[in-house]
Amino acid sequence: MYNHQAIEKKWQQRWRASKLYRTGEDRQKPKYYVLDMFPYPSGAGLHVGHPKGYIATDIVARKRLMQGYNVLHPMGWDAFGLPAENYALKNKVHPRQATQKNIATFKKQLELLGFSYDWEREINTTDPKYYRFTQWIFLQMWRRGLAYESYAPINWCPSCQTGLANEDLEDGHCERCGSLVEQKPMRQWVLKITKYADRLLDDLDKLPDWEEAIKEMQRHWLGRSLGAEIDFQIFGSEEKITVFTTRIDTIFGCTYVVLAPENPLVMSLKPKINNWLAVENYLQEVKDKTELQRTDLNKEKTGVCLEGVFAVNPFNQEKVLVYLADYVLNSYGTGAVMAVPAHDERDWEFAQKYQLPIRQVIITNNRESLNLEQALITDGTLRDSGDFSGLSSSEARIKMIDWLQKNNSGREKVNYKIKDWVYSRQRYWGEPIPLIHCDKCGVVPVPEEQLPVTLPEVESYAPTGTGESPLAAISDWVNVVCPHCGGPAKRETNTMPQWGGSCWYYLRYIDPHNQQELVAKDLEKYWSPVDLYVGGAEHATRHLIYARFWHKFLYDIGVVNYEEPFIKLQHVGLIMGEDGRKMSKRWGNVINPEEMAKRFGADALRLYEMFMGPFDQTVAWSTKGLSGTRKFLEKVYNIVDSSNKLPVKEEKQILSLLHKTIKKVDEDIEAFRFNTAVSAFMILINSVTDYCQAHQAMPLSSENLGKLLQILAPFAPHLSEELWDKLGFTGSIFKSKWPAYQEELIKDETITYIVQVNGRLRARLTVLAGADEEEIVHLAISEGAVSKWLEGKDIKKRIFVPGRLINFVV
RNA sequence: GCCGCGGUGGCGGAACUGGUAGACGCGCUGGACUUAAAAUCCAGUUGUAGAGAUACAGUGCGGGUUCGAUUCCCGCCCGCGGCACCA
Repeated sequence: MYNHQAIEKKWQQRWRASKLYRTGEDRQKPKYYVLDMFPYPSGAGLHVGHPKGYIATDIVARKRLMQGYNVLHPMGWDAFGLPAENYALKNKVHPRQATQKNIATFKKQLELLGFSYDWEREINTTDPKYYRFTQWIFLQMWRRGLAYESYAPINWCPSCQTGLANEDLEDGHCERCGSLVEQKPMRQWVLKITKYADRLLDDLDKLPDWEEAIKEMQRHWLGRSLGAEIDFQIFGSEEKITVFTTRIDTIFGCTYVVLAPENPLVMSLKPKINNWLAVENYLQEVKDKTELQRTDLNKEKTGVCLEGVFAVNPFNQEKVLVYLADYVLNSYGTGAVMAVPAHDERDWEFAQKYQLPIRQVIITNNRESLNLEQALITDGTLRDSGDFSGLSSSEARIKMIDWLQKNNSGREKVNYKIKDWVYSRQRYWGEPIPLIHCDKCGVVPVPEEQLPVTLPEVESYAPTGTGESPLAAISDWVNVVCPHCGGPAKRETNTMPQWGGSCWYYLRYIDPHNQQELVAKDLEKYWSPVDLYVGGAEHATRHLIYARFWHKFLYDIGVVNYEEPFIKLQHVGLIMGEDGRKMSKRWGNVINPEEMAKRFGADALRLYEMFMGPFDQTVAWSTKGLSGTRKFLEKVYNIVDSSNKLPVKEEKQILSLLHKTIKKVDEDIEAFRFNTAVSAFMILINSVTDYCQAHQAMPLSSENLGKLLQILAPFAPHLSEELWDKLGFTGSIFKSKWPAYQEELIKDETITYIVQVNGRLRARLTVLAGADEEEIVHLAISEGAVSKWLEGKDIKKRIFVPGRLINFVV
């Protein structure tokens, strides 16, 4: 009887006692670093979707172990941040206690599934020994001018009562709590990620083992646009409006210029504006709109003309109207655009509404003239563009930028969609920012030897809502002496965001107990970079951009030896509830892995999650499906269990199938095709079972059964270990050497040919592997099922694909 | 709207570089065992016609290339994910 509970408990204890999964340290051996995205230990515990990625990495880790690598396969907790704090607030416990409790639950659940983590390297981002170095990295950034204070308006979540980065928004709502986000000006610490935008983009090409989809998402998020800034003088004034455009080739079609309502130029132009009342009204109107209303694409564009103000196009000295309109964003480019309605959809729409002139300056083969229905936005040939007429768009862009630079009225310019990273939060549960404000000396860093700046234990940690962190109220923590002048000074009271600690945690696993530095150089050199990183696609534009940014910075200051942190990235597909909806308390469709492991066994659960479908695809859960892999494991158990009761009669076909399976499973693991690997196991086991029943004999020797267990071991470690022991092998199966298949055993003696007539299957022909074409054709034609289709017809052509098929065209 | 991914039985899915469509699992149907049920085992399971051999149709839709297309090309439809007035 396959008693999974007893077996799993027994082997988990033995593995722990023998420290089987302690990371190898013999640096003569090749290394393999396989990493999961570490979880937030949330109060709800794990659902069955969480471990899916962990199972895959565990399979790879165990295989590498058997292949003789030193394997680094660690786990830890990303425990700072809003979810943990909100949970704690709701349940009226201190976040530290809530976090500790949740970690204990998560860890227990993970251990039940029998992962091969080296728990001696467990890390926790909320541990002062850990965040000491998060703070240290921040200070290095500050020293190099990459962290700066900003007072610009930022995203503010009224419910979480903190500022947020752009990456923390979903559709204009707080990603955490779903509240509508407002814009609020406030003091913030900001990281200059834009300085790394080019490298973050260009180095994506150095990552062939990242999925293209994720690289594309990052490219879009970074959003590099090459173009030009063009200065339009204000007529009769020293002021100028600088616009950014990627389509300088259309500049002769510019019929007006538009400023974003928030553009500070509006105020300085006030004396020249004849219709100030109308302008002021418009500004108010815009202010009253929510961010969502403003960015609603379906709404009609609105704007107001700045009467009396004219901008001069430097190319033709033409005076054009200046408008204010909220379809122009102040946060991108220069907050001003040149409007070319003939060649831009948005300008077209606006010009239609306000009856502004539309002037075509680009022609294409199929569009000699505008059809007055829509803008012509493709490249083409310039016309009515002065000296530039007749050039192609791409030539014109180069020559026009040259002209601008020579005439001192503009410059080449690259813009990015990504914004600098708003890095401070007005919340309690985060790493304190290790800076001090001194009236005399300004911002002073906490001396490195005084790190960490620990989070004070407090009674009240609820957000204040004033834009100040709750830490601001703790006067004996806040008030310090200035490390520089010794005078009175105050600590920075904002904390770091959720994503801070996760930017470098993969480095800490390499050297988790080092108190001198975040990672020792020689260890970093040996283990870094991460060979395989598995996690959810939702991190494509958040964590994975932030971490690459920090890593490049650490590379620049000599902490790491390679420019990219993760060599291969694989995303895991979600597991939905049985009803096809996302698993959530709300729908009552959450499946608990602990319960499933208890009922069916951790091994069956592991196997099922790999078998459900393609690894990167979203699939709905099915407990019945899980019972299928459970039945499969019972068959494996029964075969090995009965192997000493049946005589061994080695069967060549089954031996061959075993070796084919070894090959397939090996290849499938490397390609993350676990579903077909599991199916290959089932095929093999089915045929062994059938043989046993039919012949009352075991077709595989103990040695070969051992091979079967070895390739199954990464998937079903407990059962494999148990049966390995039962078969009389000594030592852990994970200390054994990963089996190799034998080429001569996987070659088939006979080949089944497909015989087609006019491409339609008419017969199958089984011939010896060595048979030549003539022989096969002869056999095929004499086959009744084939000859009846050939009768009375001429064979015009014969297609012969060796080893596969023969096709007669009649 | 743009970018990416996908659409195959009742369901999850398989099919290598164009070459047996539906592997494997679930479910369902029938049978064996059982007083009965569960479990287990055996047989069947894309549709239509046929007792059957077999024939025809069939991988979202419409065309095309090819001896041969789930696979390649063109034009659509639908679903999922990402971005979204980014000039």
